[in-house]
Amino acid sequence: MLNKVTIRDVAEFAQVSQSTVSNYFHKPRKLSDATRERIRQAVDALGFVPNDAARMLRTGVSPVIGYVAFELASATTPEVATAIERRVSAEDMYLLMANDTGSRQRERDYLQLFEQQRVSGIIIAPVGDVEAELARLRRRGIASVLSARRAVSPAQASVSTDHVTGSRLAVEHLIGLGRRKIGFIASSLDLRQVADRQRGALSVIEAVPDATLEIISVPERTVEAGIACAEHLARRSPADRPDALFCVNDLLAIGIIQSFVAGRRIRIPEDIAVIGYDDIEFAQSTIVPLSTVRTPHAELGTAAADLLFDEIAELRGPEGADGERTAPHIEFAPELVVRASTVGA
Amino acid sequence: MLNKVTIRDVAEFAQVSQSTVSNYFHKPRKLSDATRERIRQAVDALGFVPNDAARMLRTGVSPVIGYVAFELASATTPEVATAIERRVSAEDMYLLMANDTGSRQRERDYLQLFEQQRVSGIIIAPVGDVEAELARLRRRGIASVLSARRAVSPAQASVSTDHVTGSRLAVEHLIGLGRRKIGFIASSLDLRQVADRQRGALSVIEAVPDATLEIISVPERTVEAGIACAEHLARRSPADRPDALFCVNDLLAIGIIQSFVAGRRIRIPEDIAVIGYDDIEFAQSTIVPLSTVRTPHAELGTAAADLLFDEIAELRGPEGADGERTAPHIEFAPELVVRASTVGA
DNA sequence: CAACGCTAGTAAATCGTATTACCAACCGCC
DNA sequence: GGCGGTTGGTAATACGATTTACTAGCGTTG
Repeated sequence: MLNKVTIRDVAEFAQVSQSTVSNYFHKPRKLSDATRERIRQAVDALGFVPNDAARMLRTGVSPVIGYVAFELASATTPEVATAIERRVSAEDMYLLMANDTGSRQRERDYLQLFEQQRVSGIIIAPVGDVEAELARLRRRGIASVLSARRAVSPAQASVSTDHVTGSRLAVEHLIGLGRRKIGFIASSLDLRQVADRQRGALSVIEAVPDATLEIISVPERTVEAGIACAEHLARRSPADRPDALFCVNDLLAIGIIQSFVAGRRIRIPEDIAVIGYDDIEFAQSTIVPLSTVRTPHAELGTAAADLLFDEIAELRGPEGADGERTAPHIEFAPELVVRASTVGA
Repeated sequence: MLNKVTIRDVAEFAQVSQSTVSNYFHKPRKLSDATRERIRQAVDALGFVPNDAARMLRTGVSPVIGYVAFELASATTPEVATAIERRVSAEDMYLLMANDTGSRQRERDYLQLFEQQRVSGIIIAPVGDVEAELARLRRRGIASVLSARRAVSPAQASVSTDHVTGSRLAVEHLIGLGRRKIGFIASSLDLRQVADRQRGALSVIEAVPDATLEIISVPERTVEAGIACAEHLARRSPADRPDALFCVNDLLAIGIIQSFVAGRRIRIPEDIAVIGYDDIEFAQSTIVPLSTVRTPHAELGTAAADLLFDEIAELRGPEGADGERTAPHIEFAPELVVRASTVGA
């Protein structure tokens, strides 16, 4: 803390007034070449870096966008984050991320930190319900976009992907291949996403007379759970097995594929076709490359950032809160990715 | 921006002075129950949230730690980040992360942002060389810890893992199993880590008279590259093949395992034992669970945070910079994880 | 030459909080 | 009843930048 150097130190060093140094940064053309050069040297010599707190306090404008993401660990988050970062960077702003470890308390803590910092905007993929909080922030002039979930309030901007459509794509694909005994492998339905995917699957099955959907429940959505589930299925008599499996995520599907391939009794996709969901990086690298449903992570991130900047502009533009306007919600259609686990090599 | 509410608004609402409201937050015991209650209500009613910029400006103390990580996408980063976050949170501070997309420019940008924000400390796993920058920051009172790399300057605290030892562990394990024709699968040596791992492997081989190390070069460190490499090896005559493979990372090893298992000609580990490096989440979930070398990510993160807090205390404690003290470097010993890919089921 | 408009620069106010120094009132106590 | 101590509170200042309003000097111009 010894070496604080302020704009005043620079001014003194360069033999000018403090405001002139400020002008040097913001309206450099107002200065004569001589003083500009003197100040440049002073800044260099002293290693001056402006104090953001002071700047913010005065201007009320922050160059940072906050991003609160549940489970940075989650396989899909980095892709979204990178897309957002790219967009934010293009706007000459900065993206600061907070790792939401799943605790609702910590989630709020970070939301509050960002509020205290008066960031320009917040993108959040929350675990808890934060819409009320976000509404409050908006009234305070902080824009926000909810990610990965459709906002309940019409005033809350949000982006998400349409899991119902996604799972329809998957199951239609299986049906199109002539499969009729579909197994849906999923865990607890309390996750909205899982419920949505099941709904989509069902809606397809119901429209096909001779098709059936068997719901196979697993305790977790991990590779291990997939392996365990596959071993279970392998013990059934062949006539009793599904001829296609729709797994609620890629991890499960990968476990199943590995187990079947190793067991050598069930061929993929001849005996059983397998399709997953998410298109994680590993999906194309499994021993039988995995068909899956891809949600456009990068596009989602970019869209979230776009919406955010729109709202920021809006909040700054007219006379503040122009009543409860209706905020956009953008829903992305997932995309079917066909690989060998459904159509052979 | 319409609804700014400051400490003064609260004061007015509660019919007290501005300083009393400040006291309410920092020395609540100084207030009578009555006023405390009035202020509480005022804060509630107005939804007051203190302005961090003003607070910082006044106190010069920030509650945030900055973390600049190269490739949040990297499989190992989240684990480190989570460990750091836990430690930071225990200190009642906040961790804000910046995603370094690999551009040295952006890396510096974020470093500068953190400097402008006068954060309390910075942990950085950089792509470029930033020690000079960090030294400057330290002179300004901002602590820092370099992660995943040993600092060159003795004044720079850092943490890393010992890749030489790690690969020694791996190769010694293979030797201990009676293998002698070891293949080392790696990509370009320009990455320090890769070079270190090769060095470690070599040092073991040289000490065992009849052991040989064949260096097998691959273009990338991905699952696909592993599969391609495995196909190559499968075409060799059995006598010509290594009897053990040490892969420079788990992805390569996973590709190789998948390919061998699918090809059914080469048994793991009977014909060829395979060991990887990193212990990524998938390592235990492959069809033949992968032996590997685990670097203690969580411990690394915790240690980094510990060092940082030490330095913060030091910077704040005595009369500022007490000359160039020697900063600690902590090196973690990796740990051998033995699974079926080397010792059978 | 008076009036005007530029140019290059400065002084001072301001942002919202924490803190220091100060004060009034009350209490107890010899 | 005077004195020290506590309790509960306030006024004023400082933090480091931005910004507004102002000015001195100077060339132009009708």
